[in-house]
Amino acid sequence: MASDSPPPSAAVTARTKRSVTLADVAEVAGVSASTASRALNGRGELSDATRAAVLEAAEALRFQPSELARSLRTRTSYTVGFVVPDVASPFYASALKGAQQVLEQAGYRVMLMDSEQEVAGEVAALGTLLKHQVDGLLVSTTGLPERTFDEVVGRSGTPCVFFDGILGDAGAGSVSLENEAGIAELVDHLVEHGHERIALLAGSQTETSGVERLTSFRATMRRHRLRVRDGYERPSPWSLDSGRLESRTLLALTPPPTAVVAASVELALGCMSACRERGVRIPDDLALGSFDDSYFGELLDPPLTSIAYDPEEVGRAAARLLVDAMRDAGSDRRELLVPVHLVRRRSCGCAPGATAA
Amino acid sequence: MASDSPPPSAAVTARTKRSVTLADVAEVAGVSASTASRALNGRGELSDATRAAVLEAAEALRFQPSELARSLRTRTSYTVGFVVPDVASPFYASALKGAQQVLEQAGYRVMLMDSEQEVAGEVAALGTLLKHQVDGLLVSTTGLPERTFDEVVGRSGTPCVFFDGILGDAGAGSVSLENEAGIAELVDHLVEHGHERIALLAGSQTETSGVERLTSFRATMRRHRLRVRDGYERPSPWSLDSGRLESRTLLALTPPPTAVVAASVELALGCMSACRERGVRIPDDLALGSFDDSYFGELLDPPLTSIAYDPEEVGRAAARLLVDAMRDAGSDRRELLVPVHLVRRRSCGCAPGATAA
DNA sequence: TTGTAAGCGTTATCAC
DNA sequence: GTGATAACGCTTACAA
Repeated sequence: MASDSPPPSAAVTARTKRSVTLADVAEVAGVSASTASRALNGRGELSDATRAAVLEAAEALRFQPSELARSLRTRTSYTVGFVVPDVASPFYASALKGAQQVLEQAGYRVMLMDSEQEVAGEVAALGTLLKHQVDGLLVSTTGLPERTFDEVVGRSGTPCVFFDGILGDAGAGSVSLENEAGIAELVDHLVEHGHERIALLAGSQTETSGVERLTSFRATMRRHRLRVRDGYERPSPWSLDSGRLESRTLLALTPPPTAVVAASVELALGCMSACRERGVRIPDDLALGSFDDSYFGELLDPPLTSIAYDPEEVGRAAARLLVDAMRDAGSDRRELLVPVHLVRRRSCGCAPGATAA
Repeated sequence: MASDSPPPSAAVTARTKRSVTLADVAEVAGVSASTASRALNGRGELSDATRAAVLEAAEALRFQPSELARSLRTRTSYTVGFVVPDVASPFYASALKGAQQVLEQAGYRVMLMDSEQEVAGEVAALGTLLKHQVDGLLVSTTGLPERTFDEVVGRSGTPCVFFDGILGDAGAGSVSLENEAGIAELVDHLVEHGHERIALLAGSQTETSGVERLTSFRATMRRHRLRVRDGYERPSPWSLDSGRLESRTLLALTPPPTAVVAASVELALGCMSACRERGVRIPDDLALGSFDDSYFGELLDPPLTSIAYDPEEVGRAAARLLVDAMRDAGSDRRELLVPVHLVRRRSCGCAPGATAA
């Protein structure tokens, strides 16, 4: 046998499965449970002596208060639920990180649920979260009907902040990207390059972000007095595969577009892939601009012109709104917009190195 | 003034949104709380009549049992803690998704913590999770010392499965990628292309994945009777920026390497970026191969040869191990390896279209 | 300043 | 079969 195995801890002898409770601390400190509680939480007035005794006992026993019991008693779990269509997607993962940061700081824990892009999944997720008595909800919805939302979480009174996938004016607030502005910038820029036959890979129309981007596309084209030709608007899921599929269709149109705006980076990559298959050169044969910038945008072939923003800020902003709402139920509803900006690279037709306006 | 303005929240609104409790259900059904509990949980024998009555009452009242109370009483929270260095990283986000899937299926919820790549963060996260009485832990560590781990979670007896960032033989099991095999394949392939001066962007050496990749690099070079020149091994953080930095150094060496193996895709992108700055052509002047495949690997300039695998499977496998451990504390420790394979593209020097062995 | 007692909403162990 | 009753571990009036 190992000669120097760790000494069977003399202090904590019994490998007590049962964790040490407040009562244990109280007993060791020679006070009542309530006093111990007060000492630990800094509530009420106690003599310095007893406070010290309790703290010492707690330390010695390595006391960890049960958040479960505490939550049950105080009716606050310091936990918030986070619901997204797909955690593995870079955007949601980043938003999650941002949210988690500010929530952590504010003393909240996050319980995560993935709706798998289905309304049923969302409903289930919200139900579960509510049963766990979360103090608040951060959700990006994939087309949850408003009355369903009201039915499921509305009556619970749990504050809910939406982000990216918004639900009308429901909940305690919302955070979106500047979808309109972003698409407008993209279209404007392609028009500057002289394009008139511009198409849109529109993304999912069950999500507000997709809807807003499509709407803005139409409005901006109209503003330029450009007509959107038949089949030039391609709604689809947000995936690279759909982007490729829709782009093939676009390229087969007569006349084909001379420029494409992709409502997301996945869609843009799909378009690039389709062009490669068909031998269509970007930007010479087809100009391309995309919503969502990525850290590899510069290294693509060609480098991708896109709308950049800070995805973590979306999560942070939403979390801040939620924390406010949880602390003060009366705080009024706020709608925030996270700013975006155009990053010019080669795919739109800009010359290499052209990054200034 | 608005006639139905929200009631002025008196500091903390007293109008308790008290949810319906088991007692309420019992009362409506005309039975005792214990009977109601049994009916709802399908435990014990009851008459069909009462069971129906309880179910109906619960339905009518839209009763949602408090998981908090249930957990407190049963000493099981059906919650597992998930700790990673960086949720926003594609790999961890995917692993999270995979884990979440199987945990959800098994009836568990996941509470998420981001250690921000710091040991202190990890310790804090584990502590918090334990206070919340999680039933299990899924963690990817950034160099947590084993004795710290034992101190923090060891004595709690909470089962813990490590993945990607492993901790010796601690915990109830572990899941890693085939790091050795992956790097070996990469080196073998570059050697096939005739390279001898091969360098490694080694990644972080505080994580087991980084360490294993470096070790395998050395072993494989030795197997080929190739020597690793001074300065050809570049440990660094896992970021694109570090990749660029280290690659600049590599390119400035005399003689410079003719091929680079990157231990992660971020590192590879950094290398591509550095090459672009310097006018070094890939693969003509420098061949490049990378651990981690990405969905955009094909669209890079040039397309990136890399080691592919299913990141979600890492999470799924780890979750399965954990579920087993939570159900059966006696189950013995298992170490799993998730398979990887080489995807040949242009960056290593393979001809366009060459994907077969 | 400190202790007693009453819960928070469940489930488990008894009796009946 | 079903119902009291006692926990689970904590907080908080209310007493003392």
